[in-house]
Amino acid sequence: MTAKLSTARAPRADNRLPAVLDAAARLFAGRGYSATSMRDIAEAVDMLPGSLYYHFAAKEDLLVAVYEAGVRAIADAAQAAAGREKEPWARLEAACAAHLEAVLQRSDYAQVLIRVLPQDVPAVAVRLRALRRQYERVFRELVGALPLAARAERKVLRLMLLGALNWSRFWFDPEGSETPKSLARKFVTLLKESQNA
Amino acid sequence: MTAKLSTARAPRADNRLPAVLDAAARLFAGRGYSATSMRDIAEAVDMLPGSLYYHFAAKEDLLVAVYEAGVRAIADAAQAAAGREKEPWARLEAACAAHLEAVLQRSDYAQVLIRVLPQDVPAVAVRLRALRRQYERVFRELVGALPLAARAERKVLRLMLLGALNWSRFWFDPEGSETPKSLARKFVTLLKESQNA
DNA sequence: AACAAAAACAAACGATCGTTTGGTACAATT
DNA sequence: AATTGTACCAAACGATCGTTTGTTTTTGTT
Repeated sequence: MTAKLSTARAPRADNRLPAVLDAAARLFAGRGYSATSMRDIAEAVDMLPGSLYYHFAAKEDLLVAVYEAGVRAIADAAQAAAGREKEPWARLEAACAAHLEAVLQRSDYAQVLIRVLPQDVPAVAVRLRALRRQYERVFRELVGALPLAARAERKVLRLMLLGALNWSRFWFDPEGSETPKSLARKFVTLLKESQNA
Repeated sequence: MTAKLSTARAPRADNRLPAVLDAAARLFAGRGYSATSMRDIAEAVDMLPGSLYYHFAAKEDLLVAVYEAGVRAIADAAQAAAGREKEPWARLEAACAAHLEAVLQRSDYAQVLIRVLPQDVPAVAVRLRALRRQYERVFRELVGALPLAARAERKVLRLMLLGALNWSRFWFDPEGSETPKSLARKFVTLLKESQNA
């Protein structure tokens, strides 16, 4: 798969593409997509604006690349966290904690997934939506494995949980007493107890 | 209170300010703030771009006006709906249904509250945040009146519910079988049952 | 009918936007 | 050492941005 074509060559060691992606993720997460200019990104990595077009054909493609990295970051973290637990509710809680950590603390890339909506960039909205679904699939499986009361609706439970998780970005206070872990526990506990009613 | 100053005069009957606000709300809700230009808004109401500045000193002030109308619309609807019920959980559920109806179906103004974040417009972020808190106060009171188990954390419950409500905008399908009312019932029921564990 | 305020038009300002084009320095391969 | 593609620089393109300024039309008031 990684065999290069005869006309291709290995990237140079001083390639600054990673720095460009980091800066784009940070700026997109902070200001949003439309409010971030290519000049902002170029300046952040000490480049000229036009140079960005060596790596990306358009601003939208830069966003897609950030989105892809974001999905990898958040999905891997959630999956790894869930893998350390056995019991279905514990697995879900661990994944939620990992999700919150990524979005609230660790990764600008993960933040972009929540901050920038597919409809913000019509030209690539379809691709962005597909990436989003990909990262939501982890939760679909985790919720699917829960031992729920017959009447319970898994879909509503999942969407309620994801909504709570993603919206927490707008009120979470890093200086406060609440941590991603404590928050995940409380959210999941609320839903878990509703099954014992 | 409405006594006009000697130098003031009643607005003209053909005042198009309402139309401007409607168009701005619709465009802000659909594309976001940065992606909507003053020219877009002017064209939507068949005006020249510069004419908008008779009503608003800056684009940001237009957003603030839309935000204010949005808070009124959504808070009034929620409060009126809650007023028709007696039991605390029923009051909360009614308010949630009204909130969802406003955001998902009825009002472009209400959508802007969720679509455009205070941090999107630093120049007026403080004012936008204050308006947001104003509309969240309704839920603070409704959740405060719930008969909860001693161990329960009202704040977490409230934020979880608000997160679920607001995030629903991103997956709700108007053509689907779910309605704002049915969704509100399911969300609130999940939280309510957790108190009987 | 005369006047003043309201609500627009008409036209442009400088700034910034995403992007293109042509050239250049450097690192990796041969 | 020669070569070739990589990774940028330098400079500009036209388009669009929020906004301003001066003027005109329309309406309510007297």
